[in-house]
Amino acid sequence: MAMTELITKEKQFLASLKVLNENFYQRKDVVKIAKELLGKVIVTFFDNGLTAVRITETEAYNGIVDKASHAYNNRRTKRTEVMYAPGGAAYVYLCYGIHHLFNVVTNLKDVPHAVLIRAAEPIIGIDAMLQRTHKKKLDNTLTAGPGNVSKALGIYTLHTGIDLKSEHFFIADDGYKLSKNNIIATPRIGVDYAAEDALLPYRFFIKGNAYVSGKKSS
DNA sequence: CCAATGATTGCCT
DNA sequence: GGCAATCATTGGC
Repeated sequence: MAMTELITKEKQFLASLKVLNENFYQRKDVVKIAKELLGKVIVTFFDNGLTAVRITETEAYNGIVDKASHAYNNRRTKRTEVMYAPGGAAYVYLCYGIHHLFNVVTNLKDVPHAVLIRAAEPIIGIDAMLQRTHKKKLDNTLTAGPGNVSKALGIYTLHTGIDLKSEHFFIADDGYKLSKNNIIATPRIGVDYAAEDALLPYRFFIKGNAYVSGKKSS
């Protein structure tokens, strides 16, 4: 699909975006970055066409001191190696043998911080997302939950390591503003194994948004 | 409504 | 061999 095939609305939307760069990703406070990613836009432009979503839920993973992190205790494997890259790369891994989970690598090289994208709100390319997920109609399950976000956007483990300023895969600011009292913080999901670190309030979501995984509160 | 379960691969012990 | 940053389905209330 070429740019010339995009309808006017899509072109105008793309023109309104400011792609996030290393000044955003390579800061030291991964918790702050996780909060600031709420409301930002993920764009993918793969074979099924242009798709864009607004991030509604994230989780921060605080590197080598965080027992919930894949990089806890400086663990390096083929899978986790990309977490040690400079901030701004994609970390995509397979969870439970089935789901592709998309994370944003943050901080400087050799500091393995990451933010998991847990849910988002569809903006552009609903049809392409329905096609990828084999769903019939739009509802809040299309992009709620990290596995579903990746599936709707066409993100797979083969995209791990990609620069999130790429032409076909990037995160941007479209000017959407979110006030602090519209952000809810809770403990992270599915990390009970992480002992005391499982209690840290490192999960963030937009208050009242329908596109959030698990329990909501308002 | 909610809890239990199967799917299925990478990485650990 | 066992478990994991999950999801859809099933079966019980």
